[in-house]
Amino acid sequence: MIRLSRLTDYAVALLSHMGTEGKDGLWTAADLSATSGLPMPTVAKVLKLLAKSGMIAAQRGAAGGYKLLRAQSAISVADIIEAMDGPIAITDCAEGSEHPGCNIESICPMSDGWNKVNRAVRRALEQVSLAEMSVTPASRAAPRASGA
Amino acid sequence: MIRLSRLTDYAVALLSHMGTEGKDGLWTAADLSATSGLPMPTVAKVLKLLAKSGMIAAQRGAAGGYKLLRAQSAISVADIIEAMDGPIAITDCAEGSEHPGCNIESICPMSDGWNKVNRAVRRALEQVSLAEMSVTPASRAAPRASGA
DNA sequence: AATAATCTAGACTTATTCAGTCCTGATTAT
DNA sequence: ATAATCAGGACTGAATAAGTCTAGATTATT
Repeated sequence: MIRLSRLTDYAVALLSHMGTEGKDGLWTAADLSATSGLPMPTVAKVLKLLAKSGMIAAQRGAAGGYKLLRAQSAISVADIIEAMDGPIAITDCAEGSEHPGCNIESICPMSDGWNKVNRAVRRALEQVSLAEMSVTPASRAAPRASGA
Repeated sequence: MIRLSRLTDYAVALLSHMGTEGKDGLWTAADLSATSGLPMPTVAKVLKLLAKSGMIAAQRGAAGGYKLLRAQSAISVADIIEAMDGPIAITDCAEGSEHPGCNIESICPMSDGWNKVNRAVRRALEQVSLAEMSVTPASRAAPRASGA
């Protein structure tokens, strides 16, 4: 079942926390580990990837930390997934791939079709922002319009 | 990277073959193994799952086989994925799940957000039909409008 | 200048998941 | 009765991801 990596899940949680501005907007890996409850090494890994992709800025040295570079509404789920797991591709046989596992002649002709699917999924993912995913304590406590 | 299982890939290929009507519309697992080049046990596994989900009908006994129940245009990629891998859910923390791996308090509140994503992806997948993915030899040889 | 705190980079180990295979049983045409 | 075919499920091995750890680079503070 088409599933995204747990790292991506963590990334969303962490980025969400960073948006709360509790620390002047500057968070160390240790801060976020404590706040999120995730183990420190894991948090560090996620943060590194996020920084590498330019979504957050890293300040080295003592009194350093990470800070959000864009507004939560300007970060899409697709951005986060790509930062964590690389390009969004549902199949090996996708554009920009060497499709190394594709040794079955009769399947390869499908790739055009799968690219269509890949793009549809990507578009769906681009249209959900981090802001939409971050549920603030206030909104969570409030009554909801409909189930789920 | 959000990826679908290889079984699903096979399923699309197999269903595509079954649409060619070469065998009166009735195909044995052996037939399809030969036609597709996929190993027999694997083909059998895929076919079983497809039959279970009601997408194809199974005829038991000698001179039995499988046949397509719906038109290719009436089968969506979402249908096939669900038949192969179960419900389309990007994360563990999705509706209809026991979210067993979710032991981190601070992440669980995200589930509403992920469900939003799940639905977006599902909708995207529902809008691509098997017919659109099945590239006939003729259309493949024909010049294409634009790249990819 | 020395120290401590913090990020950077990458290797490594372990756990989880998936692909693929096989076996046994049920059904049905000849 | 026999042979062909699907049904169901267990099992093994390989691929992938998660998570951890160690060593190195950078920077504020003393």
